[in-house]
Amino acid sequence: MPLYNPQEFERSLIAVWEKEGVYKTPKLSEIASKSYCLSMFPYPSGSGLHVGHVRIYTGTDVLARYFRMEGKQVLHPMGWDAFGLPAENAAIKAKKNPLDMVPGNIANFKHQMQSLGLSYDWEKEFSTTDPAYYKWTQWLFIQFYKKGLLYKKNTPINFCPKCKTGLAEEEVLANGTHERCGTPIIKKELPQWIFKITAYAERLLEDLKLLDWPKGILEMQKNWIGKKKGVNVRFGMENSDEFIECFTTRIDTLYGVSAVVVAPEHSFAQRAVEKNPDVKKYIEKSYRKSEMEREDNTKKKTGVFTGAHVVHPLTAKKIPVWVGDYVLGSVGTGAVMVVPAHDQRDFDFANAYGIEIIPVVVPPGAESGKNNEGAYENEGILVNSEGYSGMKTEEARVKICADLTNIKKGEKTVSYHLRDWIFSRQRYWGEPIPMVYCEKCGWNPIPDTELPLKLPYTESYEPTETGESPLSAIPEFVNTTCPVCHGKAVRETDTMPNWAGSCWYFLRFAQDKRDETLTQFTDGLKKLPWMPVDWYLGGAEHAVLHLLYARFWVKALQDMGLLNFPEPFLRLRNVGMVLAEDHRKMSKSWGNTINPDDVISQFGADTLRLYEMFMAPFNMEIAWSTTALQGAHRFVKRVWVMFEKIGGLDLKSDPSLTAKLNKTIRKVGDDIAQTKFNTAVAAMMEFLNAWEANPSGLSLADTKKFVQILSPFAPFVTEKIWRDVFKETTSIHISKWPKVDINVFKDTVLTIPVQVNGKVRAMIQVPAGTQSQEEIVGIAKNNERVAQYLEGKQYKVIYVKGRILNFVM
RNA sequence: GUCGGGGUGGCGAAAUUGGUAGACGCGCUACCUUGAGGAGGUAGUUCCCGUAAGGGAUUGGAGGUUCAAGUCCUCUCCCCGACACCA
Repeated sequence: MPLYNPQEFERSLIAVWEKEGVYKTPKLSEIASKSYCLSMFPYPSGSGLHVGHVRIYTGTDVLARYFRMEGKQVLHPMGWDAFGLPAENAAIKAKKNPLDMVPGNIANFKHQMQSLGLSYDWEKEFSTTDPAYYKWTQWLFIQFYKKGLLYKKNTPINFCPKCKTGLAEEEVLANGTHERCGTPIIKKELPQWIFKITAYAERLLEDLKLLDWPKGILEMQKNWIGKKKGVNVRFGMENSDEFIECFTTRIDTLYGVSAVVVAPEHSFAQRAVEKNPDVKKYIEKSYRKSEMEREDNTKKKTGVFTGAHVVHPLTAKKIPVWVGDYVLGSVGTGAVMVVPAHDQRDFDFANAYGIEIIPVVVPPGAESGKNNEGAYENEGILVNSEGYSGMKTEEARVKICADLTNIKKGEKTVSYHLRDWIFSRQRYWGEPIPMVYCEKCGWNPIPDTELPLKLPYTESYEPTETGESPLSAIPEFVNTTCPVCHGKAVRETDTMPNWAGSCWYFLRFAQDKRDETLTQFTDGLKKLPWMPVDWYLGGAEHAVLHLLYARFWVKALQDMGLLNFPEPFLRLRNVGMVLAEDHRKMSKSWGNTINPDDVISQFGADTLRLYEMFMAPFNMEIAWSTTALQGAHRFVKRVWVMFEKIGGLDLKSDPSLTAKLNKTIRKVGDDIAQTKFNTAVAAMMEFLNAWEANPSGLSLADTKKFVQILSPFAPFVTEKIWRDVFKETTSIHISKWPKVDINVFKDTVLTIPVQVNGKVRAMIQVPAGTQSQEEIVGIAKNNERVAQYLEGKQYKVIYVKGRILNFVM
């Protein structure tokens, strides 16, 4: 064999694998032995693959390759999330239509992935932008609409004056600017399609139990859903039947209420505008603020008195109604009862406007409440609360709630932080929403036979000044007939957000058919033996949005009888970010990017893969290190040299080396299944060190096992050795993972550390059969150093079998 | 502020989950080899004292539990991420 030169064989092996169909998805014969391994699919940007992509895809690839060798049936697909803002913004920047640009980017991504040796079944490939795919995305939209999960509503949305587009809450940064362009956002009222995800809040929360996900991600989902138990309490208007409803978790503090504050978006505030010019001015001002600004804790709380009063539901006391923008229209009922003595925010507000502070809870044991410095927010005993005085807060919550319910002034309720999901985008680059509006018949979906509703090609796809979708400027698209009365009608011109495609792509991979009829499609969904995804790998930045939306779709589809499982992703594992060598994010403007193509052409794909798997735990952030990359390269070369030296010689096994090999086989397998790729690689390095020290100590069969366990990490060099040295004619990647021989494990000699007062003073060697404590202690006392410490002293003996011996004076 | 994740040599990190702290890799030092190649080998490399044998210290900091703590408990400091006036 010549010198290690990956360029000579990597490319040709890719062709061999392709020709031999090594990574073809098997027909699923037995669900118990399947493993669906999936990486979060990328949007194919023009800048090509990032070394961060390499990390996640290699991780999933190692899993897929390992399970395949373990005899499992593996589905390991890849596709493209090509709709949405990132792709569109890139297209605008390059002054190309995304329709023209995306195919080239996809080809580039695919080529790069292939040169990494990723074991995808490319027959499964598709892009969310393929009409054959979004045909079904649109069909699903229609089913959700028919199910009543989609409604259209005028909604004040965040609007970016620069990008000329509506933004989801998620796209606005904490400082009130657009996450992509940094422009301060404003509010704009637009009709939007909205998903009733809140209808699923409870089940989305409940079913987190079913998931093997990182604890932190589960926690974030839970907090995002934000279930709160409390009371909706109604404060009636003076001289009318109207009332303002407030949500509170602290109904026990009801006697401390000294004002009601409604959000500027609240209907009561809207009506107060006509009577009160100050309110009008105030609301206009708060509308110019971003939600983030309004929520800024460090700023002074503001508000304006409406001039109106409500009546306390129990005491009939007059209570002033204010508008304050620290209350958010989208939280709770959009109105709060102000209890300055027991809520810090209310306390700050009351202090700013001279509102009364009434203490109604005191700490247990205290006589009266003084609230000069701040609110007392803990539990305690009620005071100043008529018949409830003296009760514990927990008890009072139950009692007051019951009494309010009796007089129909309130009731127990559950509130969620989760809001309904705005699904419209006034953008070109997305799936057209398959709905038609007719003056007579209202909104109706287009017939199934008209799907896919194709995105028209246009010269002017940039966002419009009016905020409307670019599609609205294409009359041939807009004007149509009503599917119900066949009269004149217009199409919806909004498109779907990029989440749409990623909400069910994992189902598409799991389907067999591609050009199917409706019945074939729905029948296919009902079976889907590959689902759920067994291993889902991706970044923690998708902790809530993508994962929650996809879970929601699956649950809704299950309810429609289209799917027969409740959760899409059984196991989730996060991948850590790859930073540049200077510990900053990689960015062209910093000039610190690493192109995987360059690394592959210099060192080969195996080196790149091994390096990224080895450098740190998979879920931890790493900074790129060119010198550490050399270490991985050195390892690959040393493996190569060993096989060059040994050739196909069948040598006599050395028992200790054989034992080490078997331990390594076991560790590598165990580690892969726990996504502990770094320690798996370390174990193989350790074994290679031992083998190099004793190069003639392995039988031919054993050297083969070592190549096999390395193959998920370094698929090229191992395949090359497999075919050249061992003269194998079928791929190493479909060979059987070597069995661990437990018999060779047994060490004949045990080394036991001996401590005196917890400090290690000696190591003793004992025959493996030595069992009794007396024997061990006897051997230890014969040790010179131990004897020195023990001489003439009294001591106690602690012995943990096979682990440690401790003499305590 | 709340929640979540962290803090271990010069650096990236291991640690059988309470039992030899620092595996593996990088870097560095010395020597050998090679001779322009992002080379290879041998030995050493947590820190301090010591030629050495050996001794002492050590997992952000301070206490505690235990024969034994990186790991468990209490307090505290710092870093990263998410959410943030959530009623």
